[in-house]
Amino acid sequence: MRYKKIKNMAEFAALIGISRPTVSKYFNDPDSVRPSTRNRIEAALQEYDYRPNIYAINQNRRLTKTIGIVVPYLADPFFAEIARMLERRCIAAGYTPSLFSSHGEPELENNILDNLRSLKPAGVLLAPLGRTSDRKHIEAFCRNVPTILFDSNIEGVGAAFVGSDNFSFVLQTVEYLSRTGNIPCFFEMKDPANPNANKRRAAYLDIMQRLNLPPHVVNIAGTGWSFEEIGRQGALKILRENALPTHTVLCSNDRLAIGFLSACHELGISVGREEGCAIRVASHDDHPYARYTCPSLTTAAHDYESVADCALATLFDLIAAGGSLATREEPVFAARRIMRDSA
Amino acid sequence: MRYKKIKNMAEFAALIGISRPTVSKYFNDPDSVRPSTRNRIEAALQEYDYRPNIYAINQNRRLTKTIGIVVPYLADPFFAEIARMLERRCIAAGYTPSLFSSHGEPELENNILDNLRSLKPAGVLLAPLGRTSDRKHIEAFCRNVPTILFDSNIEGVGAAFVGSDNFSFVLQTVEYLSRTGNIPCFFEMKDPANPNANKRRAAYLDIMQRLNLPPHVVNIAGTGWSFEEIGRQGALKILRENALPTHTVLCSNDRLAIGFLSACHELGISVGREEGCAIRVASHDDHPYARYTCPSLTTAAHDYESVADCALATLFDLIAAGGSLATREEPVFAARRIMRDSA
DNA sequence: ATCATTTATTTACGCGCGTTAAAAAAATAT
DNA sequence: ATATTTTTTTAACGCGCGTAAATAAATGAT
Repeated sequence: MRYKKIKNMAEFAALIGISRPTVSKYFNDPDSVRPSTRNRIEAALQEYDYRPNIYAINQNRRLTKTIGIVVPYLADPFFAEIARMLERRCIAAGYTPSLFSSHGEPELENNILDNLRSLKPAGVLLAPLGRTSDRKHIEAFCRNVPTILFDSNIEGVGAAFVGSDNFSFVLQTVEYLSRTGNIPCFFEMKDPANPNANKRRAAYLDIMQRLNLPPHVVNIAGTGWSFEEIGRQGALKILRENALPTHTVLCSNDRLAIGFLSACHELGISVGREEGCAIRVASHDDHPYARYTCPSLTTAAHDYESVADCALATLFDLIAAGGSLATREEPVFAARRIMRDSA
Repeated sequence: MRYKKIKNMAEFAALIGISRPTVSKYFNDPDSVRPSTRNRIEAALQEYDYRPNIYAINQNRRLTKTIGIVVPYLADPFFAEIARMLERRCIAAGYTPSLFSSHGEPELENNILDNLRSLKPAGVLLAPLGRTSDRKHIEAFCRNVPTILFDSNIEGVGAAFVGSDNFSFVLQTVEYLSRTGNIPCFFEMKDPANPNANKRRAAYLDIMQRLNLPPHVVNIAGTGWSFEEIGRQGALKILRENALPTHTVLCSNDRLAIGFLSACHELGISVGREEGCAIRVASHDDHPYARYTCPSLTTAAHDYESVADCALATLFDLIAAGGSLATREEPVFAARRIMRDSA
């Protein structure tokens, strides 16, 4: 590595005596230049510290190698984990991922999309906020940028939706719980922001009806993204009032369940599927921390891998197809039941 | 909002009959144009959907309004949380944050820094991987971009370091634990990637010596970032072998402690500071999930707010000073002891 | 050595914007 | 109405790169 620092491609090209367009061609596709010139360029790359400016490239290329990833709340380990998978796959496929979190705020989501338009990404993977999203804004964005929605669907928006089959999640847990003991009540937030939550409640009601069992929905108060605390407070209230309709609790998601278990421990209520335990708690998502609750959480796992693979495969198809797909598919993946100790 | 979509600033300027440089001036500082023209521009902004391309702006402005944030592992809720705070503060200060995760890999860290150089950010907040970081590469980056290190220090690299006072963390916990019961042994990974881990062990040894107590360090195997699982496996092994030197365990960090508590529950070992509990477990960090373990985790909390505030204040100073500070300060913030139920 | 073919160079323009200097216009002061 | 100050316009260049067309050079086949 020599000391001279190179500002731009022209300087680099001049330094090694190759024309800038040829060097540009090399960076676009190393195989598009003659092996001998390729070697010369790569030898120079070892000597000098030069890398093309990716944002200048994005500004000019018709098709960039950048992929935008937007999640509603990155401090939620569930989204952190899926984002991590998506990023790694992008990198493996030769793309540069750019990750954004809406931090639960619609205005931020809008801002992020506006900025993403400037980035001219080849495509975008968007997990929208859901109910609070600015539908029109997202629609307008999707008209201009090839976008795949994931995790949370907005009907008709984006070229496709890839997610999990909420019905399958609830079917797995309700079926198991009602088969092995007490029938489950459904524990959730009163006004869930996430469309998945609504689908899960609907699935619960539907499945209970099919099984000819009386449904019990327990709605707790709270807004925002602090689901553990909301779950804990809700559970404390319900448990203290002895208002739990059955001794088996099915939480809408693992984060609420984490709060629920914490409340149970606080009140000295034993949780588990063993004899002598006061209640059973199960849930949905297989959150990264579900393994480490006490007792460990019986839940229904997202097929993270398949969702990530499918979302990216669909996005690559979409990019290859020039930005629009024949039909708007909505593939969803079934849950896998995770038997642990809480139910 | 009219239908006509505007491609660039020239088009927008032409549409409203104002010259492009004036419009550019407006976007740079709305107060720098006459109120009447400002009104005209803002009225047009309501009508038409135009936003300047932020990446084109970054390419041209000497001082951009972008701040890069790099963390070693975003799927760790600790980093997710601090990143969230930093992002929010950037936005509040009128900057556009750009967040990146190294995913625990040095090559990725290097790549991210290379890309960040293209972005021409006003400044960068970097939490390096630590021991595995490519020092030379980071040094070279810091020579070109105003950078503040946080969380994990690399001696002499970057314009400043802002972090937590590891000694204070351990002092709080060791002092409390040894005062109220059994003396604590120190539970950690054999080869921790994080420099904080080494500082904490050193602090433990130092403090135990000062207190005239025999130190016990328990090293467990494992590499990577799955600290909970590493902690759990390590704890299972130690506990089954009955090899715990004392009945009070001080974990190097909360994620290990989460694993430890999970192992205890699995083995039916009661944890807590109450009479009759077999062992006590305490830790450091006040991880977002420390509140929800069973029992809830006694720990020493980062002053997240102060670290975030100070890191950004220092960065703004650095930017205002044109990229270099007189001396390389290393402010660190003391821990706050969080009394919960595990110890 | 000659011709056809592949690859590289030259030249020039475009992307969307910042920035500057000189000229023109508008606002304010007298 | 005129002089002065402030703001805007015009024109032109720069950022770091993609891309296209015409030309030149290198390669390969004969």
